[in-house]
Amino acid sequence: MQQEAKIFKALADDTRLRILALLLDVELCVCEIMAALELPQSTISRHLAYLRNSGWVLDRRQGVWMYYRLNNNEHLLVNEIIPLLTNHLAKKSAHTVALKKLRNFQKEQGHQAC
Amino acid sequence: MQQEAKIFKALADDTRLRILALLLDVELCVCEIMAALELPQSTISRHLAYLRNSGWVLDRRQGVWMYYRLNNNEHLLVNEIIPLLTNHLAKKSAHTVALKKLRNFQKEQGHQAC
DNA sequence: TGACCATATCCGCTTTAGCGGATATGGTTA
DNA sequence: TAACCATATCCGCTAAAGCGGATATGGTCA
Repeated sequence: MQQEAKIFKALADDTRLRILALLLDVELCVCEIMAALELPQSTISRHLAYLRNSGWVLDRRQGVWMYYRLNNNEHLLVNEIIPLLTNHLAKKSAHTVALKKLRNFQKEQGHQAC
Repeated sequence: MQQEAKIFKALADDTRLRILALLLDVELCVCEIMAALELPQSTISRHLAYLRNSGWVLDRRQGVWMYYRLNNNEHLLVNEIIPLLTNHLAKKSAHTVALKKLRNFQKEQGHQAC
C-alpha cells in the first residue's frame, strides 16, 4: 500500500492542497501560483516537484514558463479523489482568497503570458 | 484547509493504511490488529491513537480490551474516502496476508474474546 | 488487596520533511 | 555571444514523525 500512501502523502500538506485547489480549475504557471498563494518561489517549485513525483500533476514548458495541470491518467485512485477535492476545497476561504489574488495578478499582467 | 490536510495525513502512512484496511470490514481489538500486522504493541497503539485523533476511528472499551472501528460520523470527507479505500486496499496482497493472519489468530483463540 | 493482563504513554533515537535564501539551469532576446 | 528572466535545485537549518523497548495505567479475577 506504499503506492497509496504516497498518493495521500501528497495531500498531507496544507500548501500542496492549496496548489491543487487552484489546479482543479485550470492550468497555471509557477509565477501565477506564487502570486495566488504569496509564497516564495523555491517553496512553490519544491511542492510542484513533489506533486509531479507523486503523480498528481503534469508539467509543460512554454518558452521560459512552466505550466502545471492535473494528471488525470496516472492512477485510478487519484482520479477518484479529484472530485472530492473539488467539493471540499472550492468552498474554503483560503481558496477564494487565493483565487482573487490570482485574478488580480492576471489583470496586472494585462493578459500577456504569465 | 488544515482540517483536510489532517485527514489526509492520517492516510499518509503505510501502517495506518493497513490498519484501516482491516477496520473497513469489522471492529477489531488491539491484539487482533497486532496479530494481523505482526507489529509491536506500542506501534499499533500509537497509530490507533493517531487515527482516533484525526477522526478516522472510534474506540470502545470492553473489559480489558479496547475495540476500534471506523468513525462514519465525523467528517463528510472521511465518509466519501472510505469507499475509495475499500476499492483500492482490499485487493492488495499486503491486506489479504494480514486478513489470513487475523483469521489464524482468531481460530487459535477459539472464539473467546480477543 | 494483590497479581495479572491488555493497552496507553514515555523515552531516546533516527529519519523524514518543510522552510526560504542562494545558486544553478536552461530558454529567450539582442 | 551575453544579459536576462522564470524556474529548479542546493544548502543548512528546524520541526515533525516514526520506531520499539520500557514503563505507567486501569480493568479483572482470585
